[in-house]
Amino acid sequence: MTTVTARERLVAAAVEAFAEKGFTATTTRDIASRAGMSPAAVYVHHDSKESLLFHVSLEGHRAALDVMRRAIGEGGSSVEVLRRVVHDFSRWHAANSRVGRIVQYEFDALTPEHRAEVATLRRDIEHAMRDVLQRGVDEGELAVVDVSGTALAILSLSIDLVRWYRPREGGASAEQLAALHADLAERMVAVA
Amino acid sequence: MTTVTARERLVAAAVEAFAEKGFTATTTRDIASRAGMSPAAVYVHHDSKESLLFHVSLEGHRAALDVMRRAIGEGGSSVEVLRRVVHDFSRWHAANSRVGRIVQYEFDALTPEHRAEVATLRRDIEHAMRDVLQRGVDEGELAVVDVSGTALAILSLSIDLVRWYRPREGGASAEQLAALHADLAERMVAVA
DNA sequence: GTCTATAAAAGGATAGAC
DNA sequence: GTCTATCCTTTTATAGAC
Repeated sequence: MTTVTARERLVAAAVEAFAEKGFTATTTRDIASRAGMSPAAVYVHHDSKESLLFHVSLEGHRAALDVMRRAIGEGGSSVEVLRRVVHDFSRWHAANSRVGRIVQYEFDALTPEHRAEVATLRRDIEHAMRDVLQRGVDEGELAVVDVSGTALAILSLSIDLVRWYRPREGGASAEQLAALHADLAERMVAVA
Repeated sequence: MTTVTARERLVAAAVEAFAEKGFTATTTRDIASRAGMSPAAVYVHHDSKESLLFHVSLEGHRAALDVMRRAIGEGGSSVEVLRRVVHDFSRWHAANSRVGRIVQYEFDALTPEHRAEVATLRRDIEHAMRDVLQRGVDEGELAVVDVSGTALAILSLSIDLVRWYRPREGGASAEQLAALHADLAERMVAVA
């Protein structure tokens, strides 16, 4: 029996609201109401609306990077690693599309200090994807002319779904989307 | 010698501000100031901040759809058409990334009526991309298992660059990005 | 069509009781 | 830690002169 603290309800309410309406359009009253507390109670747990965003954004970036690193860590051939990375990264964004939208679209709403902290995680994610491709090229298993550009393109494929994907009856599941993306990414870089 | 009307200055100022700070975070004072006029003057030309957004969003969607339709209209083999569509669509988003950001990220800020009108153009864009792939499959020139899913994936590739692309010294040009995307899209769907 | 001035409302954050 | 009440600022939009 898990206990849900007010703090956790607050973060969950913020994720809902920020993902649905955007950071600026979300009011502290809205967050408080979704969490079942008064507007004033919000400030017991967080200094400001932005600090709540920072918490969500930082944890979201960490989770995304973690998914990618685990996928790489499991090893295998370059093609296998690429497929697993794209599969798991896409699936995470589909299954966590609300946090994903906040991570991707509210970066500029962070304070300069918080933005800088999150930016290092973003660089790590891009670096990890480049490394996957470069290893494949070095081993002769992947054919990639522009490693940096292709890494960004594959990240776009996995990330952009937060813009439009909503889990729904009869639609594609996160797993189906992930499988499709793994196939498409492999075809983008496989040796002829 | 082209005359720039106050109306045009206003739209240009709105594009700048909305792309930079987002619709909700942009104040009418900010738009007015960028256009070199008083806050009150804004309302001579537009009923509300949202109607300005609608104007920008509608014209942006129309321009994007137009680019895609022209690329298709020039004809050629299925592969040639696909390459041209992806190339031109990506290049348009890179060259017009500010309008592109507004088009993609401020859809939910529109009123229900305006949102419905813009939504028809979005459906047209997705439909056009599916048709390009389906024609290639029918002619045996493209190998696509999931036409709908792959169409969305290729659109993601072309669109997501508005999230991160900024023209800068030494970086990739819009043309280089477009060429890369055309190559990657072709590989995603080319027959083995 | 543009200005100054301002109305009317909303929003981030805090005070102080419990 | 949570509440009610409220301060203070910002913001959209309008009134009315020129």
